[in-house]
Amino acid sequence: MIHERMALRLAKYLRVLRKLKGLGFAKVFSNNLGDAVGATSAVVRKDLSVLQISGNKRGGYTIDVLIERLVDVLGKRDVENVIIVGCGRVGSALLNFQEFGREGIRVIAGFDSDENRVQENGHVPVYPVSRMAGFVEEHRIDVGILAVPDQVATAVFEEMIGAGIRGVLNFTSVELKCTAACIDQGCLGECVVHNVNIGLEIENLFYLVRIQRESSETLPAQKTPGS
Amino acid sequence: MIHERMALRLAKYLRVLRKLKGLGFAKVFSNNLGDAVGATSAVVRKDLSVLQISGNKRGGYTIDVLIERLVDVLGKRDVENVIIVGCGRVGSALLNFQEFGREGIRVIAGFDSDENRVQENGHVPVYPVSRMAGFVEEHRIDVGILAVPDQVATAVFEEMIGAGIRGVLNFTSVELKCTAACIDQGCLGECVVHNVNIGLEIENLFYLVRIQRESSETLPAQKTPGS
DNA sequence: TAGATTGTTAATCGATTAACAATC
DNA sequence: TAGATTGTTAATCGATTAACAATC
Repeated sequence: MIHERMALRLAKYLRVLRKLKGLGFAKVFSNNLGDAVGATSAVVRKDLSVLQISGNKRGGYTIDVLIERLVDVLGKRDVENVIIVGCGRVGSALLNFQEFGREGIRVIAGFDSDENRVQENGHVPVYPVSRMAGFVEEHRIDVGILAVPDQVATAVFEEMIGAGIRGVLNFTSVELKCTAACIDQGCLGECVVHNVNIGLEIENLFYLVRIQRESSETLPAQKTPGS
Repeated sequence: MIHERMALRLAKYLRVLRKLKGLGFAKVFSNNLGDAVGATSAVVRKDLSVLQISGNKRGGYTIDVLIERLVDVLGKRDVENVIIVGCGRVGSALLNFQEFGREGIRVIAGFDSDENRVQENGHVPVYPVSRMAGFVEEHRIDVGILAVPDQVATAVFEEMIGAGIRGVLNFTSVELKCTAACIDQGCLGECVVHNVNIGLEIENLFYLVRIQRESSETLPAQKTPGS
């Protein structure tokens, strides 16, 4: 019923709605909400109708009602704990990522195999990676960020899944999936991996800019007459 | 003909193929390539046939042929220059991002409004943001990374577009698009913005893990009989 | 030959868009 | 009332998947 792209939009709606509420607004139109998240008003209305939220034909939607329902549907907790595995440049930047706090995400620990990076008394403690599995089990961590070198990505990933993590944000450029090793350890393939690959995004932007340039050279200066 | 998701896959193929070549391989099957990028073999063959690359019915595809054609199709340069606008935590982490170098991406400058962050003699120089437009024009920069605070995101974005940038990797949580201000400055709406929102990705992972947990509780322990 | 792999076409699936009726 | 907005259905669009013929 709720597919993945839709779930992403719902999370965006929730963020915007909380801001609007903070500014004192009480009502919102599908129009506004769409603009704020980069969707059309039709998509917004469709999404909301799937959630069985209805608005007023003239007055739009009540922000409080939307927020309440979205929190419920998304199962949003007040605080969501994550760990970071691999505290090199990328990992340690994320350790101190301000935005997380604002969105209710708390990094409760980092892990690294290099003892020079271990720092158990920091604002966010960094432990030896050998203690990761125990920590995950003890604190029942569901989601982790993987930011280790590519060479060890698969091994560390399997360790995370083995310890009970079921959602991984993957900053390596290795394609991860639940293998036999994971399944042996009790994960029946039901884990989620999302990839963040900034280099790839940049390459893709160069490509898209290039083809856009080329196509606008071919059919030049199209202006709608009369607008 | 080449849609966006496909273009992303093509860039992934290229990366994998270069690695394989580096390891001494000469041939590859659609099967292998698919595994390495998280796609099915059918998708790989479809993609390659769109590019009019053909393989041998039994022996797979020739890596050199694939690389050459992909470099051509993607218009991949040896070095692609980008700038980073906003050198706070996120921006400065990216200033030193190792992976960029490996993929032929070079950060040639950073810009910031805080003079404490300006550092014109660094490994990668950081200039006052007031010099950004001139720099972009002079060096004909096509792609930039936007990592400023949300409050100024739209204004800085418009400045980037005005200066001639046509592809933006957006690390703010503001929805950016070419507005009248951009179009006035010569961009006919033909700019590309990609968003990277790590907080949103994490939230989404929590949601996906939760619904997967719930659904596996409802229909318990499904094992294919006989496997 | 038998087996494996490519390559293409048609079928399916899923999401967005368009259109418009309902109604505040 | 007129105008604006919601809400739903059908049409469209686009990508993936399935199936299978071709052939090395």
